[in-house]
Amino acid sequence: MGTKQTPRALARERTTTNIIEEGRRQLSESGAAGLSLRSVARELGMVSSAVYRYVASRDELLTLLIDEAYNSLGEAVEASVAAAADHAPLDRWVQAAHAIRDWALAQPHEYFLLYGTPVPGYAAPEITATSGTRPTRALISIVTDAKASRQLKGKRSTTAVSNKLTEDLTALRSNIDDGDGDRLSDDVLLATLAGWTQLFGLLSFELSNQTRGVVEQHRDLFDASAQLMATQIGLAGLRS
Amino acid sequence: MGTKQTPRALARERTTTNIIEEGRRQLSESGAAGLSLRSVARELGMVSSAVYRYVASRDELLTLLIDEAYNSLGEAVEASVAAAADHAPLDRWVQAAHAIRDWALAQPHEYFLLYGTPVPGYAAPEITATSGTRPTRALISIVTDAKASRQLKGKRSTTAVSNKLTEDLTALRSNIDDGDGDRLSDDVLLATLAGWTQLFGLLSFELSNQTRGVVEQHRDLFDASAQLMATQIGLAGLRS
DNA sequence: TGTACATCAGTGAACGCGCGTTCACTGATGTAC
DNA sequence: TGTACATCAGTGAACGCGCGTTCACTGATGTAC
Repeated sequence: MGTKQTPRALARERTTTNIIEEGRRQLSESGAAGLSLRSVARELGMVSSAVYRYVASRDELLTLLIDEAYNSLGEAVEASVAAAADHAPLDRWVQAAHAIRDWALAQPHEYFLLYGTPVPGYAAPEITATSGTRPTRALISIVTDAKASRQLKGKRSTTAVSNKLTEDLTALRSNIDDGDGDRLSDDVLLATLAGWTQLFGLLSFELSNQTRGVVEQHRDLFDASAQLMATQIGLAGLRS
Repeated sequence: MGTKQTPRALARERTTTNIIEEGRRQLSESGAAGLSLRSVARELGMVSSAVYRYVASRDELLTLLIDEAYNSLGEAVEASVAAAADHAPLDRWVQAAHAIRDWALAQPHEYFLLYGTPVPGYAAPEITATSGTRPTRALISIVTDAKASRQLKGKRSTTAVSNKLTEDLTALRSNIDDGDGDRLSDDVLLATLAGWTQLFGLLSFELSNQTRGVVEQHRDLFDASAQLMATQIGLAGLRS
């Protein structure tokens, strides 16, 4: 594709892009609730029914935007992880955390579209299952990389893991592309999950102003808690 | 109030209660987006304009519901903390975490009203500032209690805390009612904040199905990560 | 290169829906003398 | 205890808004011979 595009096909591609762009613009401004096909059409100077030549329904547009947002965040995290490839694992984790935070601060509505209240009556289709795991996979790769390069400190187990949970962790482990087959222990996996959820938990609090009156220096707090969680995982770092 | 209530005043109280109850019912069913004064009126068999005798606007009703939800959750956590008063601090923490989770599972829409995507165009007024901190204060009291009863293990500091963040932590410390004036260290405060945000982060993921395909045993994972975070804070426990 | 037909983008009107909020009103309840 | 006036709950109609989606249509672009 690209060379023998007929004018009509070209126009179609352009319009489709415009619709998605405008949708993203409205999303950034007023959130998922404020997104409507009618207003997208209005802004593009076309009549509302015309949009239906490009998009089957409002939900489909939402799906496209969700997918795009996941990929955008995923790319940002992957880029951070790659750029810090020669840093200590702990630093890579902290930097990746900041990449996520920076992305979220730049487009809070997109963040909440992905990690906030589920949109009522909307069930994310399977398409988003792939892009949806990108940010998380990038985070986890830091841990597997650390393990592979022997920069993952062993931790004495402090928490009791139930049998059933062990099964979950085993399944999770087999989902992780861990290169050498040098697999992560239950403890490390658990700490990684905790670090992952802590990161998004704090970020959601910051963005929804839950920490109002409690914390002013969100960046510093974010940094410190990312370090804490990375240490808990066992990631080696120059800082510690 | 109570004894010489005139019939009219009584009726007014009843109707006000009904409106709030019906609002809560609709909230539980379809979320904040699905809450409308018109449908509340409809369900109560009155005309839509009549509701305005009791509630100034949709936003005011929302505020009432938010306040009620915070108090409901706050009471649940306080009750759990009180009921486990003679348990080890670590167990108290884990139980409080489960109290929060149980509450959230029972009324996910209320949970998201409090901790999900901010309602567009709605700014929570100051009233909710008090009730809004109840759940968190209850959690923190576990840590201060542990400190007071010398069941808080000292931890060697592993994370660098910036000067500015130290100021925040100092301010936070002075907001905490710590009985004996036996104050928490920066490290403990930081770990507590991490534990707090981890808890809500994981819970949000579970409720919005972000962990679909990754985890099945949410209760067990929640339990294990609460233990992990409690240990990180330094809470003593029989389990560890 | 030219014509005949098929495809497709975009139009404009309409359906049916629900919302928040205001306003002049009726009729019942409460209060002061 | 009884009457006169004030308060207040609830009515019904209306304003003005925006939404998703469908449908018969026009006119331009593309394709096959």
